[in-house]
Amino acid sequence: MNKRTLKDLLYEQVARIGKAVASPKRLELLELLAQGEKTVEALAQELGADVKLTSAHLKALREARLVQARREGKHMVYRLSGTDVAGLWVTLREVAEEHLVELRVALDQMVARPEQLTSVGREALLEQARRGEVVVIDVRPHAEYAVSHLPYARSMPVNEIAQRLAELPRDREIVAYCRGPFCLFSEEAVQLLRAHGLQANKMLDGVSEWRSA
Amino acid sequence: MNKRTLKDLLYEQVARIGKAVASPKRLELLELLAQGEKTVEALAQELGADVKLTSAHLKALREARLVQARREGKHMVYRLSGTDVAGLWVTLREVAEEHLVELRVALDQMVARPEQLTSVGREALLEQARRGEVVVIDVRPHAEYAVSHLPYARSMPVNEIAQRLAELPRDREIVAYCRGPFCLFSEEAVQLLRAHGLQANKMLDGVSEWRSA
DNA sequence: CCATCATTCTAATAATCGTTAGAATAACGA
DNA sequence: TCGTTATTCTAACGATTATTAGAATGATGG
Repeated sequence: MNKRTLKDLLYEQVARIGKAVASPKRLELLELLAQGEKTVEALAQELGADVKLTSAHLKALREARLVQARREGKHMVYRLSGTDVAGLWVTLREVAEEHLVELRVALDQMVARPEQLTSVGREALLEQARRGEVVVIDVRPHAEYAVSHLPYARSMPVNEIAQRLAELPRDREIVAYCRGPFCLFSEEAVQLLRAHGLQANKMLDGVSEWRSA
Repeated sequence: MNKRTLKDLLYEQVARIGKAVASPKRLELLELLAQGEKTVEALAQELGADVKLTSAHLKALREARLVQARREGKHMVYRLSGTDVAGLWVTLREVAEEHLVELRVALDQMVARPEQLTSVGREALLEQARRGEVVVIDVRPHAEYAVSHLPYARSMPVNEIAQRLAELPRDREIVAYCRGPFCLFSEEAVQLLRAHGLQANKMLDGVSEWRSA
C-alpha cells in the first residue's frame, strides 16, 4: 500500500469527526446530550427544529460514532458515546472563544452586565459552597441535575424559581449555573432573583467545563 | 435580539472551527504545523498537493483563525495560532481513535509488528532516558527537532540514519519517535535499525501528544 | 386496531465545497 | 529587469450538504 493513500485514509477518518462537528445544529445537539441522555422529540424541541431534521442530524452524529441510540418504549433515547465527546465539544468551544473575535463579541453582548459574574475561582467557590457561605443553584431541568451536578449545588430549574423564592436566603450570595457559556438559563435566573432583591450572580461554566478542568 | 438567533450565532462561530477541521488535507496541515512553522511550498510538498490547493486550504485555516502567516523574504511562513490548536488536533485524533473502528484497523495495519512498540510508560521512559539506559532518537527533520523535542532525545532524521549507524549503541535499547501516530518516520527508522542488528523500538506519541498529557 | 414516536424514502431547491486549470498580480531577492 | 514564491481571480465540474415537504414504514403502548 502506498504511503500517500494510507495517510489519506487515516486523516479521512479523523475528518469524519470534523465533518460531524462542522454544523451549528449538531454542536448544539452535542451540548444538550452532554447534560444527559434525551429523546429525539425533546432534542427537536430544544433545537427549535423539525423532528425529521433533528433525526437527520442525529444520524450524522451516529455515523461519526459520537452518539448512540437505544429504544425505550415509544421513544428513541440518544446519548453521547463517551465523556471524551463532551470534552471535544468543550475543546472546540474554547478554541473558538480564544481565536474568534466575533464569538467573544457575541458572548459579551449576551452577558449583559459583567459585574453579575462570580469573580471567585473554581476551587474557592467550591470551598465557600461547602462552608455554606454561598448557595450554588443548578437552574437546569431536574432530569439534567439528576444525571450529574456540581458538589453542594441545589436543583432549582429556572421556571420554578418564581414560586420557590422563599427557599433562598437573602443574606448570602447565590450563584447560578446552567449548561455552559452558551446557555441562557443562568442569565434569566440572575435577572429574576435580582429583581426580587436577592444577591445573585451567574457562573459561565457548566458541568462539562468543570470536568474538563 | 431573539434567543434562537443569538444561539444560532454562537454555535455558528464554533462550527467555523468545525468546518476548518472537516477536511483531511487541512488536518494534515495542522499536524505538520504542530511540528513548527513551515513555508507554503514545504507544506505543499509534504502534502503531495499543488501549491495553489495548499494555499486555498491554508486560507480556510486562516479564516478560522487556526493558523497565521507572515512574510519572510520570498516565502510565506505559516504557524499555528496557539498551542491550543495542536491540542485540538490531538483531541480530534484521540476521539476518532476511540470511536472509529476503521481508524484503529488502519492504524494496526500500519504498525506492522506490535512487538516493536515500546511497552514502558511515558514517565518510565523519561527516567530510563535520563539514566542513559535507553537512547531516545527524534527521527524528524533537524528543523522540527530544533523547535521542540522530548527531553534527552537526540536528533537523527530518518534519512541520515544509514550513514550514522556508528553513533548508536548496540548494547542498549533505542526508541524512535516522530510526529505522532500517523507519521511513518519512526516505523521506517526501526525497520532500518533492526535490519542492522540494533535493538530498536518505536513510540507512537510525538511532541504534541506529550504536551497534551 | 389506533395513536404516537421515529426513521426512511423521495424529491426539490439552494448553497457550499474540493479540485483542477489558466492567467494575472504582488512582493521579494539577485 | 528577471525569476521565484505565493496569492488571487476566474471558471468549471462534480460532489456533497442543509433544509423543507409529503408519504410510507416500523416499532411500540394502550
